[in-house]
Amino acid sequence: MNKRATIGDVARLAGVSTATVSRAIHTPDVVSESTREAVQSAISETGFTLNIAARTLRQQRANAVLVLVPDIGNTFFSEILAGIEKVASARGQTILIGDTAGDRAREERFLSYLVNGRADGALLLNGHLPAGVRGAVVSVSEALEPQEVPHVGIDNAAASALAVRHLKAAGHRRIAHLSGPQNNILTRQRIEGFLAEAGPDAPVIPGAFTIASGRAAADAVLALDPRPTAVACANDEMAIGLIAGLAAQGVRVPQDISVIGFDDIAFAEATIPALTTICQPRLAIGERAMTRLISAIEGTAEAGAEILDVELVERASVAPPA
Amino acid sequence: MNKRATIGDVARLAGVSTATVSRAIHTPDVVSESTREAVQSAISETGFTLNIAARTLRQQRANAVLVLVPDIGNTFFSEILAGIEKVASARGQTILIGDTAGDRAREERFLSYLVNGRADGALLLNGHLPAGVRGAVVSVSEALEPQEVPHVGIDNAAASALAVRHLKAAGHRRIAHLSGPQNNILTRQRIEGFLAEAGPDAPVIPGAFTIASGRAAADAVLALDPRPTAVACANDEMAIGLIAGLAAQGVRVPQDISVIGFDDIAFAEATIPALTTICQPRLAIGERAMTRLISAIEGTAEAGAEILDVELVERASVAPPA
DNA sequence: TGCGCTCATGTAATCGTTTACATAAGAATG
DNA sequence: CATTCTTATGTAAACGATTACATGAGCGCA
Repeated sequence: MNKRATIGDVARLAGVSTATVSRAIHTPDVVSESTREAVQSAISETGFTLNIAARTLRQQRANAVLVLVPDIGNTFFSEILAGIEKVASARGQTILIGDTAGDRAREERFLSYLVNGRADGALLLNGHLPAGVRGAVVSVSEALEPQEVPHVGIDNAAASALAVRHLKAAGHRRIAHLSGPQNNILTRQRIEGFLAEAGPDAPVIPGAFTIASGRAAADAVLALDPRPTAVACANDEMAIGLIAGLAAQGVRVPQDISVIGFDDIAFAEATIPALTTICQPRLAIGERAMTRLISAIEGTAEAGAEILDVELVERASVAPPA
Repeated sequence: MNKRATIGDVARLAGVSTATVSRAIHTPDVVSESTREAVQSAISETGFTLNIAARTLRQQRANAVLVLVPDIGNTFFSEILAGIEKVASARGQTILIGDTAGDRAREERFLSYLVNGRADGALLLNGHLPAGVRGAVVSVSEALEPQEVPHVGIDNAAASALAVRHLKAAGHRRIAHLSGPQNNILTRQRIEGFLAEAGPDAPVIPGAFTIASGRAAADAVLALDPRPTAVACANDEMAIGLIAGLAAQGVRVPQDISVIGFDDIAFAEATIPALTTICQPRLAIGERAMTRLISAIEGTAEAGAEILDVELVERASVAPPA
């Protein structure tokens, strides 16, 4: 197994210098047609591929970005990732996915990519930015609280209020909110939007964005007095868990209680009943975020938040109250 | 914003050579205690971090591996990934996740990491290896067909047969199989195991491993004559889709038809009814796969397949026939 | 004392690119 | 014909680490 071909091998075969080979590859228009062809055939003959480490070292630029997600198995994030990848590959960027799994140590480990030169910038979907991170950064979906960092996402409060308005339009008056984990910015924003539309005294049940927490919340919902006729959940996983939990107690959705979700994950249309929910433009969010990150890396960044529109998708989990 | 500190800056500050700094970092026991401390404090004073590109270039080793998955949003893969990451971080390896999304061009693009030096080896979860891939490779979950490549996974035929045996034990005699996409090795192996246990003439309905294909298969199931009393699905997504599709036609699971899944994804316990299914040891699969890949990279590989045990998890989607 | 050994450290080559600068050959201009 | 301007290419210095080899100090032993 002979070693990998280097740019020097190509140069020798084509009878030119390594500089010319490099130019033939990256700026083909500055070399003459004949040498360009000679280099091309030498490349294919040797099977040459650029050594990325060497390029990165020389250019002081990795052409790679870190994408930090809290849970990669969550389809919500993977669809944003698809948008990110789309523009990344179009712009010659590699993406390095880091799944923090809610672990600060892992988060730090991935963020070290920024300083050790593995990545030129980072897309943060985890709602958290440790102090002292230098370099190009864009927060996605979950805004960073104190920091002034470019952001791409939706208006969570407005979307949450939209869900409540939908329930009110169906005739509901006693509406509860199943919220996310405390200290999470999405949780706070969605609670805020809920209370604004449902009234400041409407009940808020704590959850954790998980199926299990939704299931567990069934008891809390049924214990409410007066019992709500509808529940607006801060994400779909909890809505699905809640429906299962209610069913286990013989409470039917939507006949006895209506449920609305948030996010429109893939399973939302496959549950029984199919879940009415708020759909975020995930692909577009990913695309815009990556586009802005590249600008930030190239120093042409515009600061500020970019807010995209959501859509309410009606399925079968909401009905008029009994 | 001053530039990043290099090993030379550290050396100057500590009053030693760059070689000594490198040794103090990687082989601390060969430098004297005093210089080790001097280097340490110089490192923290300068905030020095190793430039990965430089190390990779010099060592001709990236200390990174590519993980090729067909769909990263599928929790089945993300849990295997967790196992992979666990041993990767313990062994100082970085993992680069590539989501092929079933696209051969993307697959090629990611596999080029092996030749351009970005990765030292690859874990293939996508069941496909283009010709001419050189280097350390381990196939995971989906065995590669013609190639002789180290493999870690389960015995799909045996697991499929296990599902059928469970249905038979519940009293079912007319059992159908909802299979995956054609030309997929998992599909073939699971069909094989199904037929071995259900009989060579038992009906096999084509699917595509997606929720939508499961839902669509409801018609085909109900059109079967005689109508089956149970359906063994080749994965959970299709099982969940099928249950939804049957419900839409007023057919109840498990009262009218029993359904069993395969994989035990997170949503399997949250569906109504909760899904009885086959659970693969995903974490262990990921751990073993990464361990073997590191061996392969270091040249101490043992070839051959490594088969782990599955477990049947009983929930509520299987009942005796009416 | 002189020899050889160990231990800690330094010197400098090396990995494979990119790119500033130099150069040489024509072409265009006066 | 001398001069300047293009155009295509070559030369060689980076980039920041690792590591084979050299060196020199200190020690033990005959």
